[in-house]
Amino acid sequence: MVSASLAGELNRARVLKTLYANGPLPRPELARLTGSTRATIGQIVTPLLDDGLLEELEPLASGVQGGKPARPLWFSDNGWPVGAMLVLPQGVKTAVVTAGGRVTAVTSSSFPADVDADGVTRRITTAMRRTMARAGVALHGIGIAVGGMVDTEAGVVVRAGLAPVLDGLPLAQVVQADTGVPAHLDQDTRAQALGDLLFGAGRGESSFASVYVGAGIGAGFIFDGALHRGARGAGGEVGHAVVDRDGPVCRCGRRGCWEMLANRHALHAAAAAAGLPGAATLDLAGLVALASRDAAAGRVLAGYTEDVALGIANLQQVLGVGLFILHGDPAGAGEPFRAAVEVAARERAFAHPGGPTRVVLGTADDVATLRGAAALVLSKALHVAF
Amino acid sequence: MVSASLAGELNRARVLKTLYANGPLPRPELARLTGSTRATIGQIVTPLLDDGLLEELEPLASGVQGGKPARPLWFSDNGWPVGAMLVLPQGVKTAVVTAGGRVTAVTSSSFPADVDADGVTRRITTAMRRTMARAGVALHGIGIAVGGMVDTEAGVVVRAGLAPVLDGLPLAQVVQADTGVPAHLDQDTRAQALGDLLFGAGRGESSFASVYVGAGIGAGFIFDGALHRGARGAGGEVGHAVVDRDGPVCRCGRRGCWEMLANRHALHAAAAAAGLPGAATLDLAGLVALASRDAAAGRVLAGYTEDVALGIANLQQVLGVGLFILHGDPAGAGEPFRAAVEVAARERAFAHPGGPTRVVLGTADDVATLRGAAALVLSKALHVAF
DNA sequence: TCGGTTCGTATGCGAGTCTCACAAACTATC
DNA sequence: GATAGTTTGTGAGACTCGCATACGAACCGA
Repeated sequence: MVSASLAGELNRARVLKTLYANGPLPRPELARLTGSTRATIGQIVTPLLDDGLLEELEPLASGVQGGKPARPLWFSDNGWPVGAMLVLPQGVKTAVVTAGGRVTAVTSSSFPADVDADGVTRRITTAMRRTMARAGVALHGIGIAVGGMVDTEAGVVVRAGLAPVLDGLPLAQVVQADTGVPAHLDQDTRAQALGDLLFGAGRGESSFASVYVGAGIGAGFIFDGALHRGARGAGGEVGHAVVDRDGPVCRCGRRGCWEMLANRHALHAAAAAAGLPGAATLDLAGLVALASRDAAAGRVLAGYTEDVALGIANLQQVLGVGLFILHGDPAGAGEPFRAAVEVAARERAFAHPGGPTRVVLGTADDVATLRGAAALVLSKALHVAF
Repeated sequence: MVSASLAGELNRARVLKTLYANGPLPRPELARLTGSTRATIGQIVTPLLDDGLLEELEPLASGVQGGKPARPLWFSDNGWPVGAMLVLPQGVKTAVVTAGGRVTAVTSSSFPADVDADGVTRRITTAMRRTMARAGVALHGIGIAVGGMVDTEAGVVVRAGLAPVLDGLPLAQVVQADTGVPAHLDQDTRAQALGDLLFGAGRGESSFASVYVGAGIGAGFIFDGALHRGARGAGGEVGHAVVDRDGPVCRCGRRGCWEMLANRHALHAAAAAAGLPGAATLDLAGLVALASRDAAAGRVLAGYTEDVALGIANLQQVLGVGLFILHGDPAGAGEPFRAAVEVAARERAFAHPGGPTRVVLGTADDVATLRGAAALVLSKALHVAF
């Protein structure tokens, strides 16, 4: 139930969410956007300024009619550091992220090929401790993004398809015990979606899908400004939705999964079949460059574009989200590829009153995911329902 | 922002939602489930009892330790009547539904084959006026469920695939102007999902999909106890998600849409191809009966089962919902068919920490949809976010 | 210098929930 | 049959928070 004190908490969360959705804002603007008053906003932000979460930026210039200059509020780059971790089959990345999204003290650590569960755990905790030491400040929490299926309630990695050594690892507990800082676990693509919502191309958008296309395909969904999680963190396995019932067998055992058609391996295979030079190591950006002067490469690229758009169009049909943010390989492929995917997705989905499907490119590196991992902590610690 | 008065409204909504999710409840139980106190619950429900929305049922027996008997609260069957309407290509159904879900004064009206937009409008408004007259009471609003794509903000039918005569019709406005009662419009499968949530198999569930399988395929999604709508009411077109990239051409122009494989027409075609008797008019229940003594019919049924499960498994993979409620043809097909779909869906989707996929049968008639249409009104009028 | 304008804050009010206390109604026991 | 124990439902006061209002602070242009 929402008592007066809970109402205060909800309103504080609303203010913070409004800041994340719009960037630095002065008090009167916050009041306007939240439908509140300057007095109430002042009452809310004063303790946050005292705590060091927020700070006042340089005063804006007054308008032509004069008046006291407004001082925009934004998250302090000094206070409120949060740990962020991305655990993938090949290794772990750690960083410290401030509430404003500044990423510092990034470290990377690779897993050897023959590593066992103990070795993985040791490398993960060591990397985090090193990052904490480099940051030199106490963290408010650690957010962990994992490539694979997770149990968000238990904080356990259920199944990391490409790294079975992680299966069943209670990673949140392990990290929390080792560092003494509360840890929160979620799927990497869901963290990525949070990163887009707070600090990326999804800022200010109410609903979108954040899609990763690389060695595998995954997605996180933002509906009405909040992250969608299935039961105990299920869902988001869009790469293993069947789009070609009689297609090739996937490593998951089913036939015609989307990622069998549109992942990096499929690209290599198509390039090799077309006899393109260096097919086995060709990346999407390279294919785009090659396609401008090689018709065979152009056909491979067109096919891949269609296959990416096919899955996007399916999501559009089912969910009705209007925006898709592509991370991974497409992020480095440039504007022509983005436009081609967008056109193909529009052709494959119905026209909606919500307007045509938009496709934008995200980041090729993992910064969105690291920021999203940090956002897992911000969500819990600040009681904001992202 | 949530002021004290808005907090009161939210808490009132929370109490009503708790009632819908649990059925009749006495005040102490409501307090327990909402984390509130008996005093606060009393303060909230007293005006609702005075308004005639709620009423006190017969006192329960005291416990073994004695004590004053508790009187459960539930929605009055006399007060708060709401209009419900289901507009389909072949005709319109209207009814009056109470806040407790009792459906009365049902009427049906078919559209002639050569009807024009004016004729459709006239038949719809006439049916509603007749139902209102039969009910003999003033309605608090009218909920309209339409088979087709709608613009929920504008209250306009965007595209009714099987009934182009409805395209572009501002149905909410038309009905509101004709009856003088506020009207709310949404897609039929979304209304169906609301009906399941409040009065059907989805009661008390936080997330599920309500799927209709018949001449077409559609679905409505409940996430965290609330209906999912895409941008301006987009989405839910699960029947036109591609599951067989190189499959047969659908009437929408794409290839291999789910509903090309698993709708009623596909069933007839498969039955005809197998040489089953009466294939052109065979319904699913009939096929189930036939399959028990005819191996060829068994193979047709098995194929259809797999095709239905294929789309369900895809939804499970993407969304992570754990429960699927099947309406339309499967609703009348009986337990063996339900179990077969469930098994097939489980085999086609990953195992999740949220537990195995459950499939249950809904109603073959349209009562869930009519109740859901009424719930559109209840949601607005009672300020409850379903 | 002064009026106009905007920003930020202090003050009283109102609405709602929570805590506490008490009457009402029922059961079991002496 | 009287009484203690238990549970339900309600009333009074405390508390918290947002809101309306008013006022000082800071800036512009004349």
